[in-house]
Order: sequence, then structure tokens, then C-alpha cells
Amino acid sequence: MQIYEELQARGLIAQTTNEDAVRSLVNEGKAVFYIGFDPTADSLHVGHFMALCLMKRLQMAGNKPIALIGGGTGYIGDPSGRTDMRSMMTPETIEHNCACFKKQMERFIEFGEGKALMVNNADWLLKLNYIDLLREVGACFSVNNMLRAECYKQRMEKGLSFLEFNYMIMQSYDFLELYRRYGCNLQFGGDDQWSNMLGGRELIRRKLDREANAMTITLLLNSEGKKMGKTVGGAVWLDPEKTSPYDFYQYWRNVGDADVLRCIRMLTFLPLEEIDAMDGWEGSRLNTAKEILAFELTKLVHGEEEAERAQRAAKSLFVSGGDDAPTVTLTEAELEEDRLDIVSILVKAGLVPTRSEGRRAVEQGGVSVDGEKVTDVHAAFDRAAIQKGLLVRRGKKNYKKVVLG
RNA sequence: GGAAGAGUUCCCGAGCGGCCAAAGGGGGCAGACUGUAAAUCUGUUGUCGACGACUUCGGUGGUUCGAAUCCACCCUCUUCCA
Repeated sequence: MQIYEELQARGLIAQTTNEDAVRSLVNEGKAVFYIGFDPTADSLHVGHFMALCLMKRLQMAGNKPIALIGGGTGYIGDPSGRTDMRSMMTPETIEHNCACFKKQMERFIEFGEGKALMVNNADWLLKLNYIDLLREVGACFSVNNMLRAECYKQRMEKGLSFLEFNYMIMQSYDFLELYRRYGCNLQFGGDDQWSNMLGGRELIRRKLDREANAMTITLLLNSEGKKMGKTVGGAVWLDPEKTSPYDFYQYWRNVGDADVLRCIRMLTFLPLEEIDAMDGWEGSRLNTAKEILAFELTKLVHGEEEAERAQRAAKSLFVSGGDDAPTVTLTEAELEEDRLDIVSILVKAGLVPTRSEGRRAVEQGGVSVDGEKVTDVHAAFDRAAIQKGLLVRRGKKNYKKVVLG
């Protein structure tokens, strides 16, 4: 099975501009392709991870990847798929985020001579001259067509600033520039990027009379049609400081039944035959598939050691008693008269954000210490007890070990 | 530039000058049921030294015994006209 067919089988391909052309390019290892990453945060997330995996897969098949960091486009903000305007980022934030991206990417993709390339569109976008750009590029775009683009549809209702409207032009210009500089003949991106990518393809055709193609990656949606990799707190980050390996593991361990197989197919590097074999699993057996998914992904993102640690911690909590829970160390000074009440412990352990919530958690029977349910809000633990270490639990899935240090 | 309208708690959205910490829904959290899933049911959802107190309804001032509700100015957004 060749690479294109494998991508297809994994359900990664959403749309292509010219399927035959793309297929032969990537299968023959002749693609010079780019994927853009806008520095909207100081860490990559799961969506980026899919793109990086795609890069890796194609690189292994002999193609040349270009990772484009959007140091320039970050100044504008992509309106695609958004109902509200992005808040403007300061140049400092953009630069900081770019640096973070770069660091994280280097862990997944090999950059360097003859390998993958990393470029920043700030290098050419920031010095563009308005009038020149309008004459050279602006003339190639039809506002009528742009307004019809799917990516602006939603925004037509809520309002779209001229700033954001220009995003498509910048991204198109990137493609053109990369074609000129590196012979980049293919662009990949999330499916929400489709219209932007078409813009670039069209621009290359007009300016250079050459064909460049585009392909989008299926957005990873759950069975309810919501984007995966999001939690109430925000995205599931790849940065261990922002989403701990344990939380990362847990996120995937807890995906819905209906989504496990698709996630495994799209996100892991497990051989397709192995995945097909899991396809028939049902009911509680799917739990095994979820473990595999969580483990594989954590391994890819944080390394095997962290993956094993996360798995061990999870098992110890849910299966046995829970010795591997994350530890919180309290200091002597935090004790009040040699003891500490349960609400304070919950707050200090970071299990609840406020005392009120802690109180509520206790009142509703959601808190236990060392396996014993705590029902009294005023319950307190003395120095000796804390010194031995308390396994504090809020709800079913939140554990912390509290010790005195 | 002109005209009209809107801004309420995490989100959507109701709100008579006192009975408003503010209906309802969504989301979240907790409990039950389970398989660390989904669905369902129940409770809860501003903060705190908690039968009370304190801080919230775009911003700043004002009227009033009393303001999310009335007035003035300002900011932001939407729609229509140019």
C-alpha cells in the first residue's frame, strides 16, 4: 500500500484539488509540500499534531516537508471557521509563540540539510509594500469570489474586518512565495483552510502559469460533530507544562466509544491491519482500545517513559488504590494550629478552585480521603495524619496525594 | 457622516424602581446507574470566617430611602441609509 492509499484508509484526506496529481506526487516522493502553523498560542495542540504526523508520514515516503510558521500571518488572524474576531496579538507574543512552536516541532520532525525545512512567513510578509502588493497580488483576486468563500460565510453575519478579510491573500501569497523559493508544489492544512488554499493555487496559476495543488486533512470531530482535542479549559496541549502527560493520557482514555477507532486510525502509527482487527470490538472491550489509543498518543507526544508513567498512574488510581497520584507538598506554615480543614486541603491541593466549590464538593458527597468519604465540611486533619500522606479525591477522577514537606 | 437598536453571571437569554445573587436553557461540577464511555435521572453552579455578610448586570457620574431597571456623558457591537 502506498502512502496516499494509506492516508485514505486512515480517513485523513478530506479534499484534494486534483486527486490524481496529488497521488502521484506523494507516492513518487516528488512532493515539496508545506503546512502552515499560525502562532495563536504558546503551544501546539492536537490539531497541529495531526498535521505534524502527516508531515512525518510523507517525509518517510520520500517527500520534502516545509513547516511554515506564521510569524507574519499571526499579525492578521485567520477568520476561517470562527464566529468572532481574534484578539490582536502583540509582536512580542507572536515572536514568543513562534519560538515555542519551533521548539516543539523539532521534537517531531527532523529539520536540516536535505530534510525538512522550517521557514517563517514574517521573513517576506512583514516587508511587503502595500501598493506593490495590491498591484501584484490584489489584482488577481476577485472580491466577489472571496465573499462567496465558505470561510467567510459565518463572518458575513457577524461582521468581518478588512484586516481579517486579507488573511486569505496573505496565505495565498505564502504559497506563491514558497513555490518560487523552494518549488513547493503542494499545500496541506486543516479542512477549514480549504478556501485559503484554493486562493494560493489560483494565484500561482495566474502569476506563474503553473499548477500547484492542495489537500486538506479531515478535522478530527467526535460523534457529536464537535472538534476533538478541546476541553472546557481550552485545548489539549502538547506542552507538558500546559497539559500534563497524565491529563493528556486521560483525555484519550476517556473518549467516547464511537470515537475510539477513528482516533486510533487517524492519530496513531499503528499498522492498519492491527487497527482493523480492533474494529469488531464492542462494549467494555473497547476499554482496551482506549488504553491503546491513550498510550500510543502519549508515547508519541511525551515519549515512552512518560506514557508508561501516565498509564501506571491511571491504573493505580482506577484499579487499585492510587499510590501514583500527583503529589502536593504542603509546608508547616500552611497548617493552622497544627491541623488543616478539609476545604483548605482541597484548595491547596488544587482539586477545587475556590473554597465555596470545595465546600459544595464535600456537601454533595464527592470528597474522600484515603478511601473514606468526608461529609463534614469542618472535618480537619492533624499534623500526624498529613505527615503520613493523604490520598484526597474529588469526584471520580481527581486524585492528589497530599504530604507535609 | 445620518438613523435605529443592543451590551445581564462560563455561554445563550429573561428581568415590573424594592419580593434580584438575578427566570429558563446550554455547559460545568457532584451523586445514582455503568466500563474511567454514551444515554438517563437527581442535586448543584458569584465569593467569603456562610441561617449572615460582601462584590456583580459595558464604563463613569447623577436622581432616589432604595437602581440591572430612571437620567447624562462615554466606550463597543449590530442593522439600515450614505
